[in-house]
Amino acid sequence: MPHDDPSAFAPHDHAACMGGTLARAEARLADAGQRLTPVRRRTLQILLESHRALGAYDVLERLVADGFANQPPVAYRALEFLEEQGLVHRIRRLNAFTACMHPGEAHAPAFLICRTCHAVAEAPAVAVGAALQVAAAALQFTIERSTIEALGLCPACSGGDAHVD
Amino acid sequence: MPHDDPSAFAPHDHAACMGGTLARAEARLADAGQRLTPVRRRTLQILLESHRALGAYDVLERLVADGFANQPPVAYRALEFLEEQGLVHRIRRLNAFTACMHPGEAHAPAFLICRTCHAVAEAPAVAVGAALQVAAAALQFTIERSTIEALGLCPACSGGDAHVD
DNA sequence: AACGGTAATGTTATACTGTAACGTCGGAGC
DNA sequence: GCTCCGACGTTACAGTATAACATTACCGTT
Repeated sequence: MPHDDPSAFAPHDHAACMGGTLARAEARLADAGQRLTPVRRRTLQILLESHRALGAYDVLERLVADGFANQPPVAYRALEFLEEQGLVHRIRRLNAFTACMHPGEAHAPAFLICRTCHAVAEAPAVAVGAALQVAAAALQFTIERSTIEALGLCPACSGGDAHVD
Repeated sequence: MPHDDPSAFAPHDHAACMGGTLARAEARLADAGQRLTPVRRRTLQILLESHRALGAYDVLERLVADGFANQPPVAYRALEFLEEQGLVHRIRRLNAFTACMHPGEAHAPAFLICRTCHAVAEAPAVAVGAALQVAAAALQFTIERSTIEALGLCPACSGGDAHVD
């Protein structure tokens, strides 16, 4: 096991977390014969900088600061590409995007979204996916992609009901 | 058991399905001391007419045809109200809304969305919810609301890979 | 090195989704 | 009748996303 996935909610060496994830992402792209162009690379970095979900326009704003054009397609194209490559996940509840924490591993992840600090953790969800498969099978439904998201309080924010932001 | 929930995917007496669901919805509102005003009632009916998810602007279009004002808040307010009352669910993946098929029963439903015919079924998902709780608990996360949606093919559309629309 | 094809990006414009804010109306209770 | 409050009307705008087409960069071939 090449890495042991600290939760986004737990304090951890974030520089290492970022670097490692970025490295795995690059490896994955190389395998797939896809190009990690400057916009794409920068977009991924931006998302990796925090365990939070950023809207496309937030990402765009950051890209603009780095000299890229201030046009929505710039951000959307990079995000879409990264999502197709499994390097970024879309958080539907927030209309936002977050970097995948373990690219390359097959996973149908569940996202835990803290409504207070807006951290987003990717939870192992094999069991959840399996249960969903069962429920779908009962209706003869064939699942192709699934969205599993939970809104609530992360450990840091639920202690003492502290509020941030 | 007052009703036995035919799946949206299975052929069924839709008039009865609609009528029954509407009746249960009314009962639920009466219990809660809430008013089912004309816009709200009509909005619910519109959603009940098909087992599909409609965008707010689709609903609005139908409302306009019935003489209501052609302003987004008209639709959004009715939809928001109905969702709060548990009579309507929001399908995040589609930015759309669908009528709840068994109002009044406590449920954290999973939605199965056919990418071909766009039918949406509400699947029993107690097991899925439980699995999600477990996954969240492992990270000390407290779930308040969850979104569980699957995109794929309904039985009718997966047979022979037929395509509609 | 010129050529040609494909992928990526630049750019413009616009469609779609959602909400803030304030004014008006109508019914329920005093 | 008056007042309060919840629902609705209306205006205006904020936020999210994509279509479509022009241009450029990259890569392999000749």
